[in-house]
Amino acid sequence: MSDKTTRDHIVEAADRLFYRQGYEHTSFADIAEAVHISRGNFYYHFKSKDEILDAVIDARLANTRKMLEQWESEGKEPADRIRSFIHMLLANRADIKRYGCPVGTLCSELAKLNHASQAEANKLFTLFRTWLRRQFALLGRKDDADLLAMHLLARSQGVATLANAFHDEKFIRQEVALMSDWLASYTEGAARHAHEHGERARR
Amino acid sequence: MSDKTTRDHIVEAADRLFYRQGYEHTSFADIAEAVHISRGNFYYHFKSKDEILDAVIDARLANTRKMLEQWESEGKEPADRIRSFIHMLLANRADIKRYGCPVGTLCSELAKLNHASQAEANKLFTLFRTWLRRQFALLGRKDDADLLAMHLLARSQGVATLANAFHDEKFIRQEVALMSDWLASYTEGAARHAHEHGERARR
DNA sequence: GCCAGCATAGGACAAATGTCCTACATAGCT
DNA sequence: AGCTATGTAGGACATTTGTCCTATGCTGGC
Repeated sequence: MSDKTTRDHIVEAADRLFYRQGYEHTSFADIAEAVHISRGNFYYHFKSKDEILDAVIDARLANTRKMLEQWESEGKEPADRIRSFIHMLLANRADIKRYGCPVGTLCSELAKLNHASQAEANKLFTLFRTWLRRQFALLGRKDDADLLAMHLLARSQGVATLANAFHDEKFIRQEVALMSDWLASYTEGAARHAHEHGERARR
Repeated sequence: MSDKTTRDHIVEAADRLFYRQGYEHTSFADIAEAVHISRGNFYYHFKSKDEILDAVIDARLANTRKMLEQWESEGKEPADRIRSFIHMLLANRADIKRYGCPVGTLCSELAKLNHASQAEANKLFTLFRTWLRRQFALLGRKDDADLLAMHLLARSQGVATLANAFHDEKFIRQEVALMSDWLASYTEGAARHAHEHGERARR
């Protein structure tokens, strides 16, 4: 099990550091110290810092795919699966409070740096977006599935940003409750009464 | 009118650059080039980069206060004023698409850098928060005014983050419409039927 | 005309950073 | 034992960065 290569250790450490300190603010020396190898030796494993970033993004993409698949298999109803997404905020609330959302903060930073791997990092968002879209479609909201997916994604992003700024975990709980209610309004009433959201989005 | 001091020009240029490139990624050389003064000469105006950051934050705080006062005097009803806040997303949609929200991205970056001016930057959020809280209180939502303020703030943050990542202005328009509807549900029905949000927040 | 004080230019300086090279150690195979 | 491949250490190198010093230019008051 523990036959992880040095490369894996580097990616793992870089992942954590990029999340906590930001990409640019994390130096080779930081990662080297975390992995306990010499700084100069990096070149053997990665030709450049950008290459480490790409490896980190790839790892995150793989982990996210795995997580989404698990949610998909665990949740029988699409609503249950969407609830898994919402509850991710609760599960990671301590980290979110301290470091924000790993996806959102990375994409924001790369956008400011105008970094070449922007598009790659944005795939993380796209992964969630398409997955959520599919769940909403299964919920019977084919027409506005993408809007609903983006809406929920945006709300979770906003929660992460503010929870981080205000160092407020309670706010996460409050908003999770609101998002759950919001989701419930799409499952209970379902086709009966047009909700404000559906009304607007469908025109 | 144009008797701006060099110091003002520096703050102005730094403000723009910090927004577009991020604080850490903006060097003295960048600012010097933008202001057309020599790099070494900075020390005369600012003893350190952190001092420039503080000046930029102060300037943003002042501008924000001015803007909020204007919204307050322009909008007769509190709902109109809140609408001004929501429409800020539309007015700045081009910049938001390219660089995200100036407040959110700065606070996120400083949080990662664990920068000493974090608290100062967060005052920008607090400014909006307390202003919105007051408007919601005037709307008759004394008990959950702060929750509503935070909720709206979070949603606008999420919109900015995703609009930036996906380079999507249309998404901003869609979410602004949703937020307007959401706000309307607090003014129309008012005291009559308990909205999902009020229900949850009041317990 | 001269001086004081403010503003600026230019560059020195150390520290940090990404990059890259060379030498050494270890393990497995012949 | 000797060779090769793989991984590691240590440090060189140029560049950038924030910081800071000194000399020069300019302007207004006497």
